[in-house]
Amino acid sequence: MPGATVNAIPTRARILYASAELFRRQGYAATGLKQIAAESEATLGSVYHFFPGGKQQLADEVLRVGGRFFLALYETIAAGAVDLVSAVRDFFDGAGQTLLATGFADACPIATVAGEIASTNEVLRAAVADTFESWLDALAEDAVEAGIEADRARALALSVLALLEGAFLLSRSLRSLEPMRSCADSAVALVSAALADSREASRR
Amino acid sequence: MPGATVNAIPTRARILYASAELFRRQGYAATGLKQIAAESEATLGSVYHFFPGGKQQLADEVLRVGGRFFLALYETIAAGAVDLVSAVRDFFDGAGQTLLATGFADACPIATVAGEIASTNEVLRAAVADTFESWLDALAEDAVEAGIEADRARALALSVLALLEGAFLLSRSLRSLEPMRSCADSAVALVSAALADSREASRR
DNA sequence: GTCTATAGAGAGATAGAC
DNA sequence: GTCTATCTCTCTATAGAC
Repeated sequence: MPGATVNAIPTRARILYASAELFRRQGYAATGLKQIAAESEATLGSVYHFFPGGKQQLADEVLRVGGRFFLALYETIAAGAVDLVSAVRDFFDGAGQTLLATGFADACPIATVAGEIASTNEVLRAAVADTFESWLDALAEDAVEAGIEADRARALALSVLALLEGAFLLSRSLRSLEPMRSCADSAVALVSAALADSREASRR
Repeated sequence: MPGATVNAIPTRARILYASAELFRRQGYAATGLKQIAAESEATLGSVYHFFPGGKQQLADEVLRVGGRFFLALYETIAAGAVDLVSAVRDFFDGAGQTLLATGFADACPIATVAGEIASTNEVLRAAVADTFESWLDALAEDAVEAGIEADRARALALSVLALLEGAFLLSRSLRSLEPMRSCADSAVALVSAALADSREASRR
C-alpha cells in the first residue's frame, strides 16, 4: 500500500472517542456536534455520514461502547486480583488515580449523561439501563463465584456500584479524593461482611 | 388591602421553584430560560429583572436554596427518628417514595446539575460543593452525637451520601426502587457497624 | 467519504414602552 | 415590576459539490 498512512485512526472511531470524552465531562445537552467535529478533526458532514440518526444515535453508541470498555476494565482488574475484596479495592483505587490524572474530569463514562436524560429521553435511558445492568451482572457473578448467595450478590453489586457513582460525583464536585477513598473503604467493608456471612451460613 | 390577592406566590419565588424542578430533572444546559419563564408563568423580562446575572445566577441560587431545603428535610426526619439508624432508614424510604410518586423524576435537587458543570463552570461547582459540605456536616454531626469518633463520622457521612446519590442515579436510570432499597440496607449496615465499633471502643 | 454552505429553530441576553 | 420585540449567536440537521 504505497503512500497509505498505516494505523491512522479511522474517522468514525475518532468521532466516537471525542464524543465519549465530551459527553462524560460536559453532558449531552452542553456538547454540540460542531464541537465534536472539531475535537475529532472531522467535519460535520462526516459526523452525519457515520451517524445519520444524528446526536441521539451518536450518544446511544457512545453510551454502549463506553459501557463495554468500562466493563472490560473491571474484568481485567478483577482477573488480576487475588479475591473479590482486592478486585473492588483495586478498581476504586484506579478510579481515584484517573480522577487525579485528569483534574477530576474523567469519572464514570455514562453517569453525567445518565442523570440528564433519565427523565427526558427514553432511547438514551434504555442504553444507560442496559449498560448499568451489564456491570451489575458482572459484579454479582463474581460475588456468587466467591460464595455469596444470588440475591445477596445482586444487592451487594447495587450498593458497590452506587458507592462508586456517588464517589465519582462527590469527588468531582469537591475536587478531592476523600470521598473516593471513604467509599472504597465502605465498599470493601460491605463485600467483606457479605463474604463473612456466606462463610458462616455454609458452616451450618 | 381591598382587591389584593392574599397569599399569591411572588414572581421571584415562582421562578426559583420552576427552575429548581426543571434543573433537577433535565439539567442545566437542557433547560432554557424561556421554558423557565413559561413554567413559572412569568415573562423573560421578569426573569432578568430578578436575576440580572442571567442563567448562571439563577442556577447558583437554585442550587443553594434547594440544598438548604433538602438539608431541612433531613433535619426534620432526623428529629423525628429515635436514633441515627432510623433517621437514615427513614430518609432513604422518603427518597424512594418521592421517586415513585414523581415517576422517577425528582431525586437529588442538585445532582444532575452537579455532574454537568463539575468540570466546566467553577461558580456553579462551588455552589454544589458548599451544598454537599453542608449536608456532610449535618450527617457527621449527628454521627458524632451518637458516639462515633469525628474522623469516622466524616467518612461515614461521605459513604452514606454517596450511597444515596448512587441510588438516585441507578433508580432513575433503571426505573426501579430496587437500587434505593439495597442502598438503604447498606447505609443502615454501615451506620450500625460504626455505632458497634464506637461502643466497643468506649468499653475498653 | 469529505467538505462547505445554509436552512430553520431556539438559545441567552438586552432595550424600552407601559 | 411586567411585558414585547429584537439582537446576535449557536444549535441540529440537510443539500449538494467534489
